[in-house]
Amino acid sequence: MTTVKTEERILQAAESIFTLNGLEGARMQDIADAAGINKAMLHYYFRNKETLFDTVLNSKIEKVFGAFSHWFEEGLSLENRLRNFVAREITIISEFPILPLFVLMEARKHPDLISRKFGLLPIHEMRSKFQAMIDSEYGEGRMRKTSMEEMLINTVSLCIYPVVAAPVFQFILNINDENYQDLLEQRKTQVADFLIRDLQITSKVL
Amino acid sequence: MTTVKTEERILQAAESIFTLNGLEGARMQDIADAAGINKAMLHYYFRNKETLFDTVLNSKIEKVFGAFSHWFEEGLSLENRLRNFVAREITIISEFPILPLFVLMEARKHPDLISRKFGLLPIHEMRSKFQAMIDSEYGEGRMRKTSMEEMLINTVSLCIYPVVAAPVFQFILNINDENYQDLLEQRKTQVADFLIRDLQITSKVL
DNA sequence: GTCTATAGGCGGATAGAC
DNA sequence: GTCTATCCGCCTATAGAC
Repeated sequence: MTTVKTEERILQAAESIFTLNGLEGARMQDIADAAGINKAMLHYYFRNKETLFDTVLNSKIEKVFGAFSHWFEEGLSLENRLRNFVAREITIISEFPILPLFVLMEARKHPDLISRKFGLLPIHEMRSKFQAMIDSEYGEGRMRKTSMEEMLINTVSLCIYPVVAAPVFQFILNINDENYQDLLEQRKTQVADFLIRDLQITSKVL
Repeated sequence: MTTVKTEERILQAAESIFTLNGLEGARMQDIADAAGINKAMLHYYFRNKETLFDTVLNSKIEKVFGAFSHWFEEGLSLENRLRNFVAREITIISEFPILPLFVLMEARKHPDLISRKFGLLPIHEMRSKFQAMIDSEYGEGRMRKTSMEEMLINTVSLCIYPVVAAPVFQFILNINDENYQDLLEQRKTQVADFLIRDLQITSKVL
């Protein structure tokens, strides 16, 4: 049997259709067509549309947050951990540029989505470790004083938005696909440089 | 007659409902309720749902793009023009945070949407003026050397993404709605400070 | 201009044969 | 497990009275 299992084909089709159209925008018929089956089969494998949607979403979210582990990698300076995070985040989002849009769009309609989906992740632990890291680096004079909120929001925004908003930036700046890919590649160091400069991050005591 | 014109009430209601639910998620009945009228009136003033949405969308796009005029306001230093742009952009996106998400989502389904919606705007003129501004400020020693691409992408990303990704940032950072509003308010100066520092913008010759 | 009532169809879900 | 046929509720849109 060379054919992929039906359930797997459904999930791949659903991922494609949901990421393109969102929850309400997606049609079960379109998912069935993309999977090469009929609507009834979707309900046979997954109770209803919402169940299918949830399954797809759950399979994607952990990966994006996995990049945060870079912040706490042992044996590296903050500068290098930040460089690794920025490069990895830009890479991951470039592979699934629609995912943030998809999650944020659905989160506006269903406010409990974020806590449902992210609630299982060790967010609280991540926050504590991040704050401890900032306190430590500042305490030892290797970074200026800053807040976790400002540092995280700025860093993540500079990584993610230029990727997801590529079509608009390309139009405004008149940059073709290939050149914008190069620009994003350069941003992996540019953004890190930008943040390191601003936060006065150094491996030595100030 | 103290009541606001019906058409205006519809547009305000539509903006509110579309902001929460997007195009497919919004219900005409909910818009009618919010406007204090019935569904039939929506179709009397606007042919159909799509027309209503387009009307709301177009007015918002013009507004967002209008913020760019701050960059070229005469009689102000670059520092103040940048401060005005950042504050205005954050304010506008806060009023309609689903706009960037919707435009970017739709751009995937209909690749020509960007040029359809933005094509009428004087993008080319804006680009020329922006480049001329950078050349001038750098030439007169009031800013470090930088590229238009980096400057615009960083500035816009730092303004827009923290607003559209609010649900995720709030969850990760454990910030309630009210406090996140305060945070965004503070960012109007924080982001400007950040950029001014980085670009070494000054009103005097370096 | 504003309403009530209803058409019309789309789309999620199910029944039931094979 | 997979299909066809069908149900039925929801939601956009319209007809028509006032």
